[in-house]
Amino acid sequence: MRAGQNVSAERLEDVLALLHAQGDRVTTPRRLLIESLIEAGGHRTAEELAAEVQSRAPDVHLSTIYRNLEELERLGVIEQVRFGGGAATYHLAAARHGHLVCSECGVTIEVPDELFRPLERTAKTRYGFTIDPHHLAMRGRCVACSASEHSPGG
Amino acid sequence: MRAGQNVSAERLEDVLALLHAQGDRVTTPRRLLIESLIEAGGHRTAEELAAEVQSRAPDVHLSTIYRNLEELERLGVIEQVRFGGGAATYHLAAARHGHLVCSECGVTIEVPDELFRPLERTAKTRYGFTIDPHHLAMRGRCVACSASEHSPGG
DNA sequence: CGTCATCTGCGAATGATTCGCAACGTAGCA
DNA sequence: TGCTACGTTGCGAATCATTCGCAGATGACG
Ligand SMILES: [Mn+2]
Ligand SMILES: [Mn+2]
Ligand SMILES: [Zn+2]
Ligand SMILES: [Zn+2]
Repeated sequence: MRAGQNVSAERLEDVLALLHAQGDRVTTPRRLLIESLIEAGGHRTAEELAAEVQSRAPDVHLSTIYRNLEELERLGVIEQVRFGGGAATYHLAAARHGHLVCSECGVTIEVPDELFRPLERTAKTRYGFTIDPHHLAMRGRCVACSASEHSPGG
Repeated sequence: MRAGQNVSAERLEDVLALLHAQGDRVTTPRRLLIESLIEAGGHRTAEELAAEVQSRAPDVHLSTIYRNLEELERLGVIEQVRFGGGAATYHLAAARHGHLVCSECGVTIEVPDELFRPLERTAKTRYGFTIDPHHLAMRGRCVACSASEHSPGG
């Protein structure tokens, strides 16, 4: 049981147990953050999670959110996902998936890891490189934006 | 001839012609930046490019570099590549390729686009999504870091 | 309860990028 | 060879996301 490999902690009690086992303390900000992540379902920025937590404990500071996100990621409970320019987003590692983000309209499509298998295999075979398809999104153009192609002269 | 689709401008004169055709002016900072990008070969941050340009024209400001990088990207002359956390990097669009970045040691492997073809095809078929495999790197673990796996107890 | 290391709130610092604006320089034309 | 128009630059301040330092608060365990 090594940190960063855990995929199955998706209930509050599981995560708290994991924290406890690490010698980490179960504090109010921490518990509220985990609850927010579990309830969230989708991607949330640190700022969004802070707002959620603060609706129940107004004094929790954004820097505390960042510190706890860092620790939860280290434990493998959550995953940080970068979509490109802006703020990083986070979600439960149990809900792992790949991401396609449209550079035009910003829409995000969540796709099963399975889509990345051929790429993962080739990268492994040719370069010995083990791809993690979760941490960054693939950019491109969604079907809608491909259709409305710059009002094609006509 | 639409902006953002140009792949072939790799000589200074080509790029200058492209600028001119757009009504953009050929200024000293701009020309020096393009020269730096051509000479660079690999990935460069705005800061690195600024240093290079400033070695010949000391007063060129970093914000001017950013503004010109933005314009050159818009014209499809260069491509912005984000590796994850830090500063964005840039290189000639003519030298397009994919990127594998080791989360452990930071090493970057440049790979042919061809590696992404299966992924591109599936994304297109299943989601109508056209992937651009250049703008973001794939994270993971390089062969060296996979070998030295956390000093495996024994 | 008491001890003590871990956490937290807070504000300041950092790093990357963007913005506002007045001065400047390029390109087209007289 | 100017003149003009407007794109561009230098500069500093602003913004956005994230990290740090520190003194005081709090959870764990006995
Ligand atoms: Mn996701
Ligand atoms: Mn590259
Ligand atoms: Zn779109
Ligand atoms: Zn490595």
